[in-house]
Amino acid sequence: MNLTDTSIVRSAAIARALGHPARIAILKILAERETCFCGDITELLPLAQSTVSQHLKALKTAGLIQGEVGGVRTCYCLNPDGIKELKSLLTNLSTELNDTCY
Amino acid sequence: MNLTDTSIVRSAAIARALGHPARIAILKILAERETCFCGDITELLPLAQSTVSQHLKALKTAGLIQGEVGGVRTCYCLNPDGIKELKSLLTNLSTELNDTCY
DNA sequence: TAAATTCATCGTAAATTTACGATATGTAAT
DNA sequence: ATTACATATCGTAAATTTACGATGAATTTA
Repeated sequence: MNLTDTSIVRSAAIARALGHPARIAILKILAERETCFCGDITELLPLAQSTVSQHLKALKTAGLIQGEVGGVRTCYCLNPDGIKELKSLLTNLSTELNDTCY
Repeated sequence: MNLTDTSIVRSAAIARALGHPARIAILKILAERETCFCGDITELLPLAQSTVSQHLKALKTAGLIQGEVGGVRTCYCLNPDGIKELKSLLTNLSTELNDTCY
């Protein structure tokens, strides 16, 4: 099996982006809130601002969120395309993983 | 938000287990095959036996697969409970992530 | 008993992740 | 212009991940 296969690599990248409690929390926060400044998120998490910024970068790199600079602040929100990809990926994987174990 | 929340931590752990191409490949292999010895998997992947064993351990620790020793070999298969958890946790997450971005 | 087989674990090196404080950057307000 | 503010990035240390070869443990086979 080819481990550089696009769909496998992409799936792993998305899964890895979800692979930290802080990043899952950030996604949930962004899903609940309309306003989504970096500072808002930092207030809600027990992490330093720089650490939150790092996690935001990871989520952005994975294509799961967007960040739009507006004045002094940056407004973050979910990236619809990325979330769609996440969903289809998970459902595809889910259907592939039929239990063959007895 | 509490980053030690059980469901968040568990979701992250499952996602992290999926967060490497080799481990996704292994899950796919296990889903396709009935026989699932470690050696079979090693033959299908461009990785050393010890590396495959490590990935198997990670998947087992995450509760996504089972390993049953039978003689000299160990037969691996998906863990139905873990796969169910994967599906419910990650699909729950999916449905939570409604796009609020315009 | 001895040799071969299968898999797990050890030891280890390189790379990556995670966290923080400090600092740089860019915008808004004074 | 200066100050204040929000965020990104830098520098860094500790921990973790990933990969491999070598070795150990356990079970067959000869």
